[in-house]
Amino acid sequence: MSAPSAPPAGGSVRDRLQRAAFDLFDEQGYDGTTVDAIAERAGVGRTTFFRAFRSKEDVIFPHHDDLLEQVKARLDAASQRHSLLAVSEASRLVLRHYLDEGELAVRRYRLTRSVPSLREREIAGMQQYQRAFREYIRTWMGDELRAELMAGSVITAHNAVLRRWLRGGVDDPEAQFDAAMAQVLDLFAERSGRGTAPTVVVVGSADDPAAVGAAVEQALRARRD
Amino acid sequence: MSAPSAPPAGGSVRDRLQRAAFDLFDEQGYDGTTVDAIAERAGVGRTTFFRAFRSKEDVIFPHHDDLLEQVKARLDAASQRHSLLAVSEASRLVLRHYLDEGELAVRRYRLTRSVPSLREREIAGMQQYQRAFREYIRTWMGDELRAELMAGSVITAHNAVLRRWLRGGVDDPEAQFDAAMAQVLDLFAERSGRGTAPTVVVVGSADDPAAVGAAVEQALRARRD
DNA sequence: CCTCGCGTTGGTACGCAGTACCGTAACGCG
DNA sequence: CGCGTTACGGTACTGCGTACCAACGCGAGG
Repeated sequence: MSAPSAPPAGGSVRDRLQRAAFDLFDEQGYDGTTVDAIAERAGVGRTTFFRAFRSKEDVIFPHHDDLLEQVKARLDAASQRHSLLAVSEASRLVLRHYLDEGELAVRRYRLTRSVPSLREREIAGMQQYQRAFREYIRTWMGDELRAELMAGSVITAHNAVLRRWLRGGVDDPEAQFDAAMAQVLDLFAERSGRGTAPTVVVVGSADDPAAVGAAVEQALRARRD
Repeated sequence: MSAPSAPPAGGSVRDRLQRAAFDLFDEQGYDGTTVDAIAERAGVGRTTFFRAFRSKEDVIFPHHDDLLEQVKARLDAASQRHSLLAVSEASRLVLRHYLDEGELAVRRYRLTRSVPSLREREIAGMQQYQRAFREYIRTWMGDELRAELMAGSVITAHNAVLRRWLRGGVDDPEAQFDAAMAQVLDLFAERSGRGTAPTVVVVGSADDPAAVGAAVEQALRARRD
């Protein structure tokens, strides 16, 4: 198996199947491509396809389950501090995953725009993130409706940035993500008469905590002026 | 046809099919019920089923297209007044439809909660309303992201009220709807006394959530000085 | 070397959703 | 009565997804 015998070259069976699927989708469209055709091009049997992917649609959203688990884990890890920032960071996880995928994400985007059933599935997937956020937010906030609005807004902002990037012509989507999240956080900030409650929003992309701290200081200084 | 010949009694063919479908779904579950079984119980042929409903799922969401058109028409009619209130009223249209359905809406809710594919479809349907709202809001508002947040919030609020009613134990859902929409309107109302709201924005991301939390704490301490 | 077990693959058969096509019975109309 | 229209039923087909079974490769142990 490690030595490819005849025509099928490169990568694991799963990878070959995914490449074959996307290529065929581009050539003949999604509905015009049968699972048999995908398996044939990948040089494997039809049964093997359904062993590698649960369904034909699953070829297009292979990492969704993993990503959702990552998001939930991230939220659980931060569950004691209770902040919208944790939600924002979990959402950033999703964005980064798409950015890392690069061209593949764009091809998938084209497919989801043109095939209704795939569009549905993508939307349903996003709703699962929103659900995770909602439940997390509710753990520290009493107002149920407000929790839903928050979770929905984070997802909406994330999707807006992601969509712009997928459509092309965006230099640094993560900066846009920061701006969008800042807008959301500002939206849900406590109103003025309400006493103090200073909302803190961090900007930048520093993986180093000290750098984040510095950015905070800078933001505070800038705001004082 | 107006005179029922043998066993199938009552209403149009469409109604008989829908009743038969929901009854069978309750008895044997959605996946355990075939289209043949539905047609048989309704006393018609299989072909007739697909003439009355585009698909098996369509039996459960029969009025969706009509409702969506109503919503769009409502928005178009109000397109000159340009207000979030118009969106709220259009959303109320959807709520009222469910309330009028009564018990049928509850049965559908039970189904959508238990069958993933139906859940997906319902979510996708809601997304279409959100899309209509978003496009309407964008016609009078420049900020694209803010338009998305508004549309999403209206849908979220609507869904929250509807869900509570579907779960049972809510006396007057329309009053709750009013309250929820008021909260949304308040959320997007222009801020008063903008200067007194000390909103500090942090930007950036640390892969370690604890580090971010620490940075925020540090920023807040610094701010108190 | 053989063979036993185990995991992976491919092939076949089946159930079911959805589509296309055709035959036919019921109805209205001149 | 003849004719067109319409609604309905039946048959056949494509394609996804599942279940089951046979064949092959491969390492462990005799």
